Amino acid sequence: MEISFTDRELDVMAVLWDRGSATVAEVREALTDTLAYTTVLTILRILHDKGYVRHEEEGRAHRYYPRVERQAAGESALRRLTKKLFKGSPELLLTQLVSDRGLSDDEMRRMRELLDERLGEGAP
Amino acid sequence: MEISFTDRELDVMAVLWDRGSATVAEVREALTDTLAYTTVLTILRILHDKGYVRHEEEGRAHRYYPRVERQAAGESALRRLTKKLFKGSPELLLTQLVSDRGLSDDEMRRMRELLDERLGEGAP
DNA sequence: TTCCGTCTACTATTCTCTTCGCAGACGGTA
DNA sequence: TACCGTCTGCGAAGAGAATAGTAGACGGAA
Repeated sequence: MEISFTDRELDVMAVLWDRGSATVAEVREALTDTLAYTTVLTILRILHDKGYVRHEEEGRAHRYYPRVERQAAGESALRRLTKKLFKGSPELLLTQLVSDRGLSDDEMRRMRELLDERLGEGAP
Repeated sequence: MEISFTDRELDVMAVLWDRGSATVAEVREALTDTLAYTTVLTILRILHDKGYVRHEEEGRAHRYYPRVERQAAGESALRRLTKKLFKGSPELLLTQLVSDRGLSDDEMRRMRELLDERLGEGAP
């Protein structure tokens, strides 16, 4: 299943994922860029048309809920990124992640632990 | 420095990165989708306007060279992805990378080594 | 009841992306 | 020289993204 968002759509989805749900006004509040109320509404309508969000009545307003998991979107995006920019190699991606950014030792240690766990499971 | 490409631009850049350089015809050949010669030319023109490629005369044709490293583009893209889809946490990204995809033990081991090296440097 | 503020639905404008055609340059071949 | 194929420059058309305005519904305050 291929999931993909435009930049703005992603901004809005990020709000919904962070909060679990939100009204138009709440989304608008949460966005860093200042957009017109109707602009946010339009983006939500488009997301709804595409099946990525649903909404329920809440008083006079609508409350919007994501219909796709952040994880699913993340996986799709990572797959595309790996393919196009890292020759399909996740290691290359990690190399980049580790080297360019100022990851703290703590972060790197936790990442290593993650791999340890993962490797422990597979090979008894 | 923010580098970002549209989907098609990325396709074309990927060819240039893979081969080091290419003429319009070569790019066209290398792309999986079949595009008109002029379409490829247009994309290269746009990339040139944006400063992402340069070109030299080669006989009657032009030979195009990337002006940005795959790495730089990868870093920008990763940063955006991390921020928008993984709450700014590289660990979360790694978790996803490790869990969803069928990474082989070998791949994971190499990734762990990478982290070992990195951690070794920083803390003597 | 009348007015005000908030909310949605619909529509419009502008911009960017994607795709490609046409005209003209230019070198090789008959 | 006259023609043919390949190449670029320019421009254009269609689709989708981003932004926002207007009209109308609806509940609460005066």
